[in-house]
Amino acid sequence: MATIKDVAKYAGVSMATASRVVRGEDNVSPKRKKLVEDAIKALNYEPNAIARQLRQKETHSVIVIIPDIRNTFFHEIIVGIEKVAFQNGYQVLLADMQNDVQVEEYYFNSLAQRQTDGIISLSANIGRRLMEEVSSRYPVVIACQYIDNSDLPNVTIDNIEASKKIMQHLIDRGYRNIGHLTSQPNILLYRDRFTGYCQVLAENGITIDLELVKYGESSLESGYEQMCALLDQKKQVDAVFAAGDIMAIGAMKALTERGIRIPQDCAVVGFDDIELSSICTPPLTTIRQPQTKMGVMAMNMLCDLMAGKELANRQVVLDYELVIRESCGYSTLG
Amino acid sequence: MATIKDVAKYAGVSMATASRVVRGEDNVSPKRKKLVEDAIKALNYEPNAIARQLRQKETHSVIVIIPDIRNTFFHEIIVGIEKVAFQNGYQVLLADMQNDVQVEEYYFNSLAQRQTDGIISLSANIGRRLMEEVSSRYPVVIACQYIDNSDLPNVTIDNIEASKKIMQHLIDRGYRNIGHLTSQPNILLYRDRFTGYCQVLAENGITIDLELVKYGESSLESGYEQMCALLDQKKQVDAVFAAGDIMAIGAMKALTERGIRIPQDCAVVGFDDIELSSICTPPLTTIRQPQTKMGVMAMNMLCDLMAGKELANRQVVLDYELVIRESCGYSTLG
DNA sequence: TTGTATGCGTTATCAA
DNA sequence: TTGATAACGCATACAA
Repeated sequence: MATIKDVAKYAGVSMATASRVVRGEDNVSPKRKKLVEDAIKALNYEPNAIARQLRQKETHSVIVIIPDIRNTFFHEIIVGIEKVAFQNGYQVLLADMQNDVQVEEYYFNSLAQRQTDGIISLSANIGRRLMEEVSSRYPVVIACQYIDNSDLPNVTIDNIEASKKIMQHLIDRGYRNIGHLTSQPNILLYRDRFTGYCQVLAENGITIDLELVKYGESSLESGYEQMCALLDQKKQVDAVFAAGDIMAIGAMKALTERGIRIPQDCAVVGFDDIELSSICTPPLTTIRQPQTKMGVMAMNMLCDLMAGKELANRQVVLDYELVIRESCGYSTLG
Repeated sequence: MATIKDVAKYAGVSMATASRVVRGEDNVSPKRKKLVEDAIKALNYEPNAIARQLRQKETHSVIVIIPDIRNTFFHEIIVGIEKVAFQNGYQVLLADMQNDVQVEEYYFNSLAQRQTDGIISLSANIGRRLMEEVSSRYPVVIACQYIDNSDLPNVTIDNIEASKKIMQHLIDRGYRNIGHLTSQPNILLYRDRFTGYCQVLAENGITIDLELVKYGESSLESGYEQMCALLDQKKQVDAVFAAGDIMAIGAMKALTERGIRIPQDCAVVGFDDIELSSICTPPLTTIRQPQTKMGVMAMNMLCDLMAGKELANRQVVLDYELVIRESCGYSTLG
């Protein structure tokens, strides 16, 4: 591997001059510039990014921590992040947690170890204290997720309000025995959606039956299993609110397999509005999160933090939208 | 930021001793070991990974280049890669190409720049010469994709044989006017599947009608658009072979929207067997690729290359499987 | 077992 | 405009 030293020697100039040419500085005479450029070509020189990063103390790269690469909900967020990152000269590397908290901690270490200039985490499962400790020293932004009573920089929607909205929609359509499929209750996101579920039931004078609430993880398979568990109870269920579209679609599979018609026998609503939700049969009523915008905002905030700026607004709350499709029975009941 | 120098000074030992403790070497007296450990805690020391990498000339990380993070087909491959990588002490970073070739070239540069020890590319769109040039100097493995007449290390299935198998299945069911939805013809993968399509038609004495072949990209939306274009021609089409499940599902959406029943009016088959394909309505007949195994094999090969070993077999061809579901009419015709 | 000193490849500082 | 040299933080060859 040719180094800049080799280039300098070949061109008959100093390392400093060679470096200036490599970096595109303009205070080099045309003559020497040419010499160096020729040397670079002749030796097939490529600057060593690691050495450069050590010297400059910047990697121009950020890591995005993704809870589960298989959940399409995250994909558009990533696209938003990538767009802004590219404009600002940052490389985006994705780290897949595979729903394993240890992996999240591991990648957070890349900050302290100077492998990365910043982190956007689409998860918030590592301990609050650790998260705040890291955040106090390095640029970190949380997106989608958030931590209770913490002023960590984050961008999200109001999950309680959003789930109240979709739950009230079900109530308005006449559904009363509504099940809830969700993921780990220690994740605030899911707790909030569950809170919305409970509040709407209470506000409408419906007793909350915890046997209608099933816990699993955010995946197709888990949604399928939760729905099966719900049905096996033989309790009456005429609608289901899944805390994520991916679980909702898994649930729809379980219903269809058992010959239970959606929405006539049981309505299904989800949360997120992933691409698939408009394709599946029947199309899914859900809450649309502004995924791309979320990514864009998060990366903008991270850029500010990495530039050492103070954030004007550390807690960004974006708008959501109730998307009504056929899975909740709008065509039959509305 | 505390450095190892600070740790050494604080502990009253040499840098070398401090470094030994940090790296867990055993030739340090218990007394000094304790001193250093205390210093590490007191100073909150974290080794600088970049400096370490510069010194050791290894990053212990690999990059996986993904054509499009949104295509779920790649996800299980990634899981396979991650599993083997983890076992071998490698960090996996994902680079999303967003179907943009320039991004692929950009990440290939990370090898020459020593930011990465190896690359697994799930794409093969950059020029053949560049790919071979890079591969001759650095550890590179291609998975899923491959390049014609090249002995680049890669792991894949026999796409021609597989698409012949699924096409023959359609023929056997009595379909004659079969459309084909595919992606860019410059990608060998899609050319092979197209080749299989043509061969089966020819073998069965059916004239190939190029107007029944539509080109787009590998996405839901594109599958939808291709199918619309196909239907708008008003030619008779009683079956469609999509060169990827994601396109097949987009096509199914177009058919459903127009009230064309699947498979009674038009059968649909795909390729890949993504998770969704068993969920959609009707479930999709397709070719199952051994995705996890593909990832495992690819990472194993990359590990060998990174260790400087010669590969016993540079061209690994894995088995595929025809998965028959309802979208091709097995229940009505079979 | 311990410490000294050098180099990894680059950029930045300073003087010329 | 140019070049000599130090420094980034670490690991290691070598000497003690």
